[in-house]
Amino acid sequence: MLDNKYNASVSEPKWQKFWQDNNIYKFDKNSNKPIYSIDTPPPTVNGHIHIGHIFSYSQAEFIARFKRMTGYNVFYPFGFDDNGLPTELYVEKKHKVKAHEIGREKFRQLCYETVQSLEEEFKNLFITVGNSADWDLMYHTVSKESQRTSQMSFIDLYNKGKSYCASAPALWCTKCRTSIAQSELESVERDSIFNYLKFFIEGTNDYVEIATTRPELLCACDCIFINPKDEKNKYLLNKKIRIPLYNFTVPVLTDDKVDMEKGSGVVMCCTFGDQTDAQWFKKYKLEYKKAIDDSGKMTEIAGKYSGMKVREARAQIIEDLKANGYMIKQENITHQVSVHERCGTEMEINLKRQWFIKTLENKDVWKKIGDEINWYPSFMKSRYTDWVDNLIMDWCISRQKYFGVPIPVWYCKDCGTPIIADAKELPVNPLIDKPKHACPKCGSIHYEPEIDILDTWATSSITPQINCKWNVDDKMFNKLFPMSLRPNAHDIIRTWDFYTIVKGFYHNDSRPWNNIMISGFVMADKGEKISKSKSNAKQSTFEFIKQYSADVVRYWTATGSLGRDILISEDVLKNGAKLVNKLYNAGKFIWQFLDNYIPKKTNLFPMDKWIILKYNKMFNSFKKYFEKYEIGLAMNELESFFWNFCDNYIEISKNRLYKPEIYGENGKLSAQYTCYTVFLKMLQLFAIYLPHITEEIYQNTFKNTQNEISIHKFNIGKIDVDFDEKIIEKGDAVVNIISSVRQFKSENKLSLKTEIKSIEITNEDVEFISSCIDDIKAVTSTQNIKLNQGNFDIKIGEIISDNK
RNA sequence: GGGAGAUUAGCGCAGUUGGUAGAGUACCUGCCUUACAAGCAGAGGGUCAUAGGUUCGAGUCCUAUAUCUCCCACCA
Repeated sequence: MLDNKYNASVSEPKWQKFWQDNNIYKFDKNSNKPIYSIDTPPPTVNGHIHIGHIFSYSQAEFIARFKRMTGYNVFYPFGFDDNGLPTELYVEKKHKVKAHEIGREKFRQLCYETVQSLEEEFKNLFITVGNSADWDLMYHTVSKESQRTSQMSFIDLYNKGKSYCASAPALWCTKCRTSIAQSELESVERDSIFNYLKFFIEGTNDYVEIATTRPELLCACDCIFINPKDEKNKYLLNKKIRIPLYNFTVPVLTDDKVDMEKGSGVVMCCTFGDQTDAQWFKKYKLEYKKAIDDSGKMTEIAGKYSGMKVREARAQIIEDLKANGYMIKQENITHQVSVHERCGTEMEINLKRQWFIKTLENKDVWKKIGDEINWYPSFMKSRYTDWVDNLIMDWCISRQKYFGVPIPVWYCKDCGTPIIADAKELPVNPLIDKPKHACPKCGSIHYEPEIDILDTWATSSITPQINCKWNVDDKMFNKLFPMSLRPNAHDIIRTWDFYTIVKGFYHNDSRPWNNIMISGFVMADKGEKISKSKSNAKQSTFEFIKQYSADVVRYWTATGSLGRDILISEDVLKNGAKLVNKLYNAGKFIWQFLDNYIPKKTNLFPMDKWIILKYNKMFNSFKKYFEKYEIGLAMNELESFFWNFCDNYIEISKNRLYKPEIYGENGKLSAQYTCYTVFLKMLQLFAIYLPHITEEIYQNTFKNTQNEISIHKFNIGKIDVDFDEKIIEKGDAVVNIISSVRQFKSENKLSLKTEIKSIEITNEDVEFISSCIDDIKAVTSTQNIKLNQGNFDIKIGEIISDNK
């Protein structure tokens, strides 16, 4: 029996422990069932889990439960992305230290410790919301195993010629002091000044006007570009241009990329002002003039500005340009600039030895694989293809940081050739370990270690390989790869999804997953994304759970449409609370009549057949929506069925349950069978969304007459029937009659239990109405019903009693 | 500038292949009905953003336009 009141704060932890203790969600290695595998996003360990995570993760979690309950052996690992820059930045902030100041080893140790306590907190929170991951399959991107696989990936790419080491222009963050990848950039609008400067033509008093927002880079100017079709400025070719204030001269070159309409149609090329400069640098093999050092200060070539920060130098040089008559005019503009997404620092370009993975040369392949994968919702695919189309740089994977997977490489001291670690000795730390062989090129045994580490995405992009045991357990790998589902929010399509596709192709010549499911964001308010930096999450997830229970929070996460952003809504949370309450009450009610009931088939009354068929119909659309990953729409179907079950079916059948002496023992048996069967089936569907309340009900009621240890062990499905679907329509007509009587009573301000002496019903199907005439009489409190054949009409007669 | 999504009741949303606009919530009116007042019944409320087009028929398909959101590019 069920207690009078449901107490979520007691029940939820109880069942969470029960599921753990009984391995309810465990992946079965030896099962013959089809496998459904989920490539769970490892949350970045750089702060606290907020409601946005819970939203996104729940969406995938519903799929895991649905698949588990439709006969799949679900492989659902959980992991943490605990290496790399985001974690370093978090640790620096939390402990108020700077990595380069306290030293590599001390800092790494601090990172390890910080990450461990945070992960414990993360894990507990996910357990608290009833996440059904198999916690035995836990992974960490900084673990020995992950490091090994990540370094193996690096070596495999090197051996296949898909990665290279080069001194090539790479994006550089002067605050984080590391290279970054194109995907780590973000555009923000910044105010700036367009400076129109005089560049004198050597040997004349004539000048050409060139506009720039970055006058501090004059010292790094290599040349001037004009468009080859530019008739107006053609005269500049073969002339030398003198650089203002610096007095050196540069040549004039032509390139198609120059926009004749922009500014004066003449551009200066510096190393490096922007990505176009970097492209020209490579294309025309220009000289590298390093004007900005790694920490964002001007170098000695800047002359008097040397040692100044970029912005400081810019302000100063503008003054000097004005004072020396070079400034023609200035324009205030706002423009989009690329900044590092982690810290907001304006991106620079730097030339250093870096490792790259080739992404530009296979754009067609990336798109083809994108086409092979089912995208849910489908429109999110364009985010991916747009990104691939717009790629302009290979993926730079080396980072000048500390806490992460070391690049398994040494360099020959004599000839500079990379000495790659052997696959057998992984994981290695080149700072500690020694190479097992001499330089492959010159045979020298003198080496120096690589001190850089790998981009965190270089490791998280192989979560399928890590989890499926690539090069560890071939049998397992072949069973699990490609994985069934990649779920993530839309912000990491260009990073995590794209890079995983790249790795899957290079390593395994395959797409990494068959389906991808993209969730939206939780907005604090319309148009405002929840973020840690703004700390605009109105309440923490923990507080929501405390106030409403985990089931209710889960309910809210299920109300969103796939791929669409959602607002935190107290209204929706309240709805969820009502639903949980109603479920419990409905369970309590029907179990008054099922206590000693042993389920057995019986001759069913017409309206009992009706609700069973309604259930089956609902189940069809429920399943259809789930197969399209539309969990919210599936829940709508279920929820409205449930309210209909309570408000109409229970009302119709309750008299038979209460009074078998009047309505017959068969009427009671039929209602018992129907309540038992439909409620149990419905409970199983609700278990996907509301795992705790459904378990609570199941354990205290159905468990005695069912074999499964938990509600979550059932296979969901339809109810077997041998009767005609037309009963749905006929039963709906009966509900319609009941509604008419309710309407009459409501309009006349009567209580619903007001007795009516007689009703005259005209209906096309007299036979069906007549077969459930007792139910209609009981639910409408009517003594006599007269039936006529014809178009629907209802006449309500004299009222017998009014309770007022 | 390129691309994607959205626009339906006061609000947040659903509307499958074109066939008379839907539930929830809020508001209003009632009802303590042998589960549930966190409940039940009922009522009102919408030129489906705008303008064209296709069609016997358009919320749905096509073409523009407007507004909002997001992604990407634009630093000369």
